[in-house]
Amino acid sequence: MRADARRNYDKILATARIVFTERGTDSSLDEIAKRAGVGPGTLYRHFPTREALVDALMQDWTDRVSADADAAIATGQPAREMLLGWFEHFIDHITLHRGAASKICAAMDDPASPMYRKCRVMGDANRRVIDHLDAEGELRPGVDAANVMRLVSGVASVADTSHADLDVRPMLEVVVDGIVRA
Amino acid sequence: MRADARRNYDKILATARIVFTERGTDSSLDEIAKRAGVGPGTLYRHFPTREALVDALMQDWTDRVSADADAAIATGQPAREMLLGWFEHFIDHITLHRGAASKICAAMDDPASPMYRKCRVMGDANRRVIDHLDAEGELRPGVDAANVMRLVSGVASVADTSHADLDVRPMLEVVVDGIVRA
DNA sequence: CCACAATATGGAGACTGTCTCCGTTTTAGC
DNA sequence: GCTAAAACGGAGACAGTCTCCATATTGTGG
Repeated sequence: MRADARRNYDKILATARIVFTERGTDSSLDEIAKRAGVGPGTLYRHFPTREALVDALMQDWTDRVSADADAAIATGQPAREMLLGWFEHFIDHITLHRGAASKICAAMDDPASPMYRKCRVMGDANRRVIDHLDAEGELRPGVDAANVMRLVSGVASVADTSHADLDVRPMLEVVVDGIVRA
Repeated sequence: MRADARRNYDKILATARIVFTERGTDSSLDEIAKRAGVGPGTLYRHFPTREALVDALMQDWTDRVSADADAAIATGQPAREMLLGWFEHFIDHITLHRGAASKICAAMDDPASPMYRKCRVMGDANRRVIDHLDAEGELRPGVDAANVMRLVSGVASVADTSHADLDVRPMLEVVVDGIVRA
């Protein structure tokens, strides 16, 4: 990659991070280009779709999400607390940019999406937590990590969409009660 | 309301019902106007926002959803089956038009939304089911009907957004396990 | 039954956002 | 430095939202 290309790529990404945080992932891409000081053509060459841009920003959090999963396991807390903590961290990360949660929900089961791979990384992180607890015999039989992931992403999406800023805790408690051994 | 106004109002609504079913609630409003044989101005006078149009179509299902809730209670099934059946019906209704589920999630906690009142009607229907089971002592203490509603709408939203057409049953089973008495 | 005030219409067009094309500029290797 | 390859940027085509207002339709009181 040529030096000027790399420079612009980075500028666009840095600007997108700011704008997406301020105004959510549906902000105008032309405006991001303008604020980054590049032409729209340049933005679209580097990131052919809005999803590709969101995806590039996701790298940050997939790392953090992965780390959080392992940290949760390492605490050795009881199943309920461990899950609640993990789910809350997960939701905090994916709702960082307004509108991102529902994009993740959509990408999760769509291998054609550029975000699919990152979703898998997060899915794997979640699977580690679930498998760990399952191995300890803490979960109901038949709990499926992928479905848990969908369910929690759904909660994230509701919280993100909701105008009132919602406390996700009570919803997560229901989910946790639904998966830990009775 | 003048006769010609009523005529156009009805034509727009009928067309919107078709187009929203075919292509989801994000279809072009100008195209709905064109297919209804009216000018865009006429559409926007009757329905100032897309939400207002979705809202007008919702009347159909709030009625059906309400009826379904009472039907579920009347079956006298055990708590788990009753809830699963009710939740599935509810999701079937609100995912009839692609994109509607997430609009409902957004409107549910936003009294300023034109759809808010209809959301309340559906919320009340859900509350009747939950309260009924709670009175029978079938539920965990502290289950909140509003949160159940949000959770199930979240599942609907995930199913609606998902490219793969997802089986909601396993997710609903987790939710049900989370709210019925252990 | 008809005139006319009130009401409703529709489509031109302003505006915003997406995305592409291509003449011009920048870079890197020789 | 020269040059081919790579990258740039912005004009503009296109699509969707929404408004304004000259024109047309309605229904009512005389």
